[in-house]
Amino acid sequence: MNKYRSHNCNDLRIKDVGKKVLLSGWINKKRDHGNILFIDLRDNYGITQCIIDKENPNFSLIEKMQLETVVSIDGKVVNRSKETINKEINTGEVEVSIENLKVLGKCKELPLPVFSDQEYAEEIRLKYRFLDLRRKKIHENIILRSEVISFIRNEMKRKGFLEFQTPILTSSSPEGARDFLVPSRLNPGKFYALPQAPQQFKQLIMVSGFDKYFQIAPCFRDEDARSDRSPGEFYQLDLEMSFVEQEDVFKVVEDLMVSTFMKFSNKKIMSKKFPRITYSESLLKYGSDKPDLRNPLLINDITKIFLRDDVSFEIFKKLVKNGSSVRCIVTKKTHNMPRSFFDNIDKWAKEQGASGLAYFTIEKEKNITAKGPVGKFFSEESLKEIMKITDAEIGDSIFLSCGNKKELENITSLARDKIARDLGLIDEDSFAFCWVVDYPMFEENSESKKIEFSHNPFSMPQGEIDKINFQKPLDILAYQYDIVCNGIELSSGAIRNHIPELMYKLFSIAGYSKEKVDQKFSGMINALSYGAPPHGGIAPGIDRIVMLLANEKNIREVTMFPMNQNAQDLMMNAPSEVNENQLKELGLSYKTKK
RNA sequence: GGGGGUGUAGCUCAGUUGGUUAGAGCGAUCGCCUGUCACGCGAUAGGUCGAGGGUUCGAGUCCCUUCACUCCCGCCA
Repeated sequence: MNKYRSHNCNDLRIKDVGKKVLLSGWINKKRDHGNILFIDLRDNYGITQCIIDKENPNFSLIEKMQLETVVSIDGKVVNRSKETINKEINTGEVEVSIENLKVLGKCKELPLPVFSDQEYAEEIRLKYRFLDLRRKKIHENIILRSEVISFIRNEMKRKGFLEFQTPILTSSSPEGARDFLVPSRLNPGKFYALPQAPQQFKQLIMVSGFDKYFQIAPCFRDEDARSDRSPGEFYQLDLEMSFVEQEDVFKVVEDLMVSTFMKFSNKKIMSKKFPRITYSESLLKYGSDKPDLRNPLLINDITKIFLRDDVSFEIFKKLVKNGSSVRCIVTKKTHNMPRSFFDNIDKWAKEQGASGLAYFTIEKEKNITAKGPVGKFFSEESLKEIMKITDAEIGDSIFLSCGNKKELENITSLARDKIARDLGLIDEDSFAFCWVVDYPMFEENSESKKIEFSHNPFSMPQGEIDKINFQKPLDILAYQYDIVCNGIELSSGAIRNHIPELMYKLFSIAGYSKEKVDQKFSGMINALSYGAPPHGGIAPGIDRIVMLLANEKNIREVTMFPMNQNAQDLMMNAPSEVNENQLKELGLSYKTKK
């Protein structure tokens, strides 16, 4: 027998009564009755109650023992009387009567309690992550993460994908996020970059003829953190396929997402065939390219109403004349909502930096009228027109905002979420996936007015190659797509551009000369010149998938050893200073800030 | 880089209009307790009120500066 345990802390049942057993684990909780003492012994698998009475010479030793001490306990399994059965734990019908106990790992006074559902300051949790990870909820989250990754890996293999590793030390690329750089000792003055994603490698794998590739790939981007974005590093299910069109990629990923989410969550999936929404439609109807489709509210453009002579909402009319637009959100059957509901939303909008949200409610006695502060500005005919555009009905309310396109997208997107939450319209018990498709190839930088790649420079533009109008680059769409679930961007992908001439052409529009492309993307462009298959792929974010499945709002809750917002690891003290010799070997010196 | 929130005992928090000796629960220590499972009861210890400066007879509380954590904007092909 193993010297530490014959069973784990989740094993023992009624059938084991009478057996001599050996258990090892942490003291989760003690309940000391003076002459009798209960210990909840915990390991990865569960909890077993152990009991000792004063007759036992170990009694006073155990009485003094710190919680979270690691012990091994040997004793006899006994059944519990009916009144004392604990249905909360799997082993609750039995307990272990302690005969002997050995301390395997002492524990100092705890900086944070392990046995507690309380929330703790992030700082202390991260510093003592090994204690934090013993706590039930996060321990289960991390196990879930492991199971999700195993499941995905198996599914991918089953679908005929090959798993490969790609380099961690690679070259810096000019596009995209800020790189993490690693100085090269053997090549002084030169740097590696950690990969932001294995983008070029996975395309090279396709060129190498492997047909279908995947990897649970670490990705490194030196950008500021958000609640759903770890600073530094995160993981993607990186995948790429040869001889495919967009729909082929969709099929693989839809299957995978549906099976994964069905296996690991009881929430319902709104539509197992994910709706396809074009980028431009998404910005109009949802104000965002990551729409939360659980939210039934839609945005409509009603700018033309303000060109009518029978509408006298002069502030908006003037703005519209100067090029602004008006967009609105309809809420159904809200005519009986209290005034405070509307005013709160208006007030909230002002806090968001908008000039507020005007509103009115459509009513009908003899005629159709609009009630509310700005209702008087609308004629019956104009209201009918609004109802036609927006599908609003009598008893519905309309919130409107006026501004330029960007401002409107911003405020209506936020308002759509805010109003739906106030009205309780979001079904928290569901996953609503969709594909956002037809991204533009290029966009104009709002400051420099330069044309830039809007997403991935390696994406294939849509349309017959010889018919693409390169004179109007902003009109070129790409085979570029995102998966969104509940308003969270899970991944983006594309059918790639495997034609070098076309690649040069597109890069030249974004201001890259042929020489620059050859220099910066030499591996890629060279490879594409030696018989490259048409290919495409996608890279769903593992951390965010697990976050959705674990019903967590913060990515650190599904990350074993996360860094804090300033990209520091408080447990390992990273980043840290290095000694002079290390710098010297690398040929580096640094200037202290100010 | 910018904006918001938070910072009081080991942990989670309360602390009124600026007013006597800064409190509670958990944890720790000591004692009592034979069926608990958030066991119960009693006692004790534990505080640079994030730091620095200012206003004031008097500051945890007001003002300024600064630091840490966090959320958001920018950023994230």
